[in-house]
Parts: sequence; structure tokens; C-alpha cells
Amino acid sequence: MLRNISYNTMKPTDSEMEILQLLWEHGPLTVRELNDKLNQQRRVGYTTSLKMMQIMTQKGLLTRDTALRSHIYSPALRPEDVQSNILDHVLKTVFMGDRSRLVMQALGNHNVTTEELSELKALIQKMEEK
Amino acid sequence: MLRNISYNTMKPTDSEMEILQLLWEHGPLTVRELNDKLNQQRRVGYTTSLKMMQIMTQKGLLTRDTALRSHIYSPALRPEDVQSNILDHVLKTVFMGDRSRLVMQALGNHNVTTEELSELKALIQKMEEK
DNA sequence: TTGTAATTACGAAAAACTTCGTATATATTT
DNA sequence: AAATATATACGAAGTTTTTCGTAATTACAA
Repeated sequence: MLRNISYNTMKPTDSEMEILQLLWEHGPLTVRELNDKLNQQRRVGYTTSLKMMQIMTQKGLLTRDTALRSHIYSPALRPEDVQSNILDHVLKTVFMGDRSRLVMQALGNHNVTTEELSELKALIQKMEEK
Repeated sequence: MLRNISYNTMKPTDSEMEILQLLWEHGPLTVRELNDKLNQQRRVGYTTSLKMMQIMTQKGLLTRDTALRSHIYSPALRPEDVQSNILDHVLKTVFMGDRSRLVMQALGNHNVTTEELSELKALIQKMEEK
């Protein structure tokens, strides 16, 4: 259960998402480690990453272990929860609440693997049973 | 066909989306009309709306007819195009490119009407045929 | 016609987000 | 032990977005 997380916290900015992504993917990291990974994507100063992560910790997006000199940061939220919240927001503000339109848009104009297709069919099956 | 539209233009801010939504829904509007509608949702000053719409026009998000004293503003982009662009962005930055995860998330935990279900099935059918 | 209301243009303050420099502390190396 | 390297804290500058006040202009009404 998520508690003490404000609505805004659940809608991270693009820069915050970059950091969350890396932490979700590569587990708990020090600032140094994260900054190195970030710099494989674009040039960012060390203290910039540090400051971002400190702010994100304050906002409740990250937690950190300060036992050692190099603090170790972890994401405070599960990807599903952030994804769900952002998608709801996009649904409301961009798609005027039209969920099937969103899904169509997500599927249409794109190559979908047969694997994805069967996943989808399974899900639909499950929904029809209710 | 979209011309001279930068990547950023296609990713409007939340405030810009509010205005686009109203224009998409209620057709071309004067600043006064739009500001009235906006104020049914939240308190916004008239000149705030005016400035936003002027900036959005400059960015290429809106067009305007200045023939009369009260300029008449229209959206410059079709909802589908903006929606598609934003969804691609969310897919990349929030869902790490995992499209079926996004679709599952959009469908899961929510009531989907039987109508939406058959729409979906039809779409899947179509995709399987290719 | 003179004053009142409504409109646009525009500058700039306010707020939110991003970036970094500097100071300070802690560890490591020579 | 002294010099060097690495870490955190923190203030503040830089950017972008949002908000609004004021001035100038145009229409409308008394």
C-alpha cells in the first residue's frame, strides 16, 4: 500500500523518470554509479545527479541508505504504480478519458509481435469471463 | 500533413493540453470564450489565458483568425497526432518501450465495456491477418 | 463626444525544474 | 602526516512554464 505519497510525487518529471528507470533496471546504486550510467545516455555533471537524487529522496520518490560514506539509493515506488498513475493522467488529460482510443492508439500503426498478440488475447479472454 | 512542428511542440505541457482539449471539444473559440470554459474547471485570469494562447500560437499549437477584433483561435494539430506522439513518449520514458505492458496497464484494473471488448477483438483480428 | 467596457500586446514576476560551483567532510595514497 | 581524491550538503544561477499587471487600442453606450 502506498502511503504519504502526494499526487505530484506519483507524476515524476522526465528527468526524474530517467533516474527511476536506471534504478529500477540496475537495482540500488550510489550517485557515482547512477551518474556513470546516466552519462552513457547524455552528459550530466556529478553534482547534478546528486542534487536530483537528494530532491527525489525528499519528495519520496527514492529512499537511501546512509550507513556508508557513499549513500545507496533505491526507488521508493514500484514501476507498476508509477506507470499506472501516469497512464491514468494521460488518459484523462490527453485522451479525454477515452480508454479504448488510447489502447487503439497504442496498438495501431505499430508492429506487434505474435507473442504480444497472444498475451493480449489471453487478457481479453479473462475479461470476457467476468 | 504536419509541417514545421518541432518535437517539443508535439509534447504540450499540461496547461497547454487543457486548452487544446477545450478547443478540440468546443471548436474555434475567442479568448473570452475559452477563458470562461477554463474557469468552469479552475480559476484562471483572462490575461493568463490570452498569453498562453498567444504563446501556443507562436509555438504552432494553435492558429488564429485576426480578422475581427476578437481573435478566433483553433487547434493547429489533430488530436490523433498529439495523442500518438505523447503516447510514444510515455511508452519510451515510462514503460521502457514495453508496449504490451502499457496496453495491459491501460486495460487492467478497469471496467471495459463489452463494446470496447469487441472493438479490441476486431483490431486484433485485423492485426493477425497481416 | 465623452466616458466605459472589452481586447490585444507585452513585460515581467512567480513558480517549477535543472544544472552546477563551492565549501566541507571523509577516505585514500604517497 | 601531508597531499590527493571522493563524497555530501547547499546555495544559487539558468531554464522553462505559468501567471498576471499595465498600457495601448478599439468598440460601445450615455
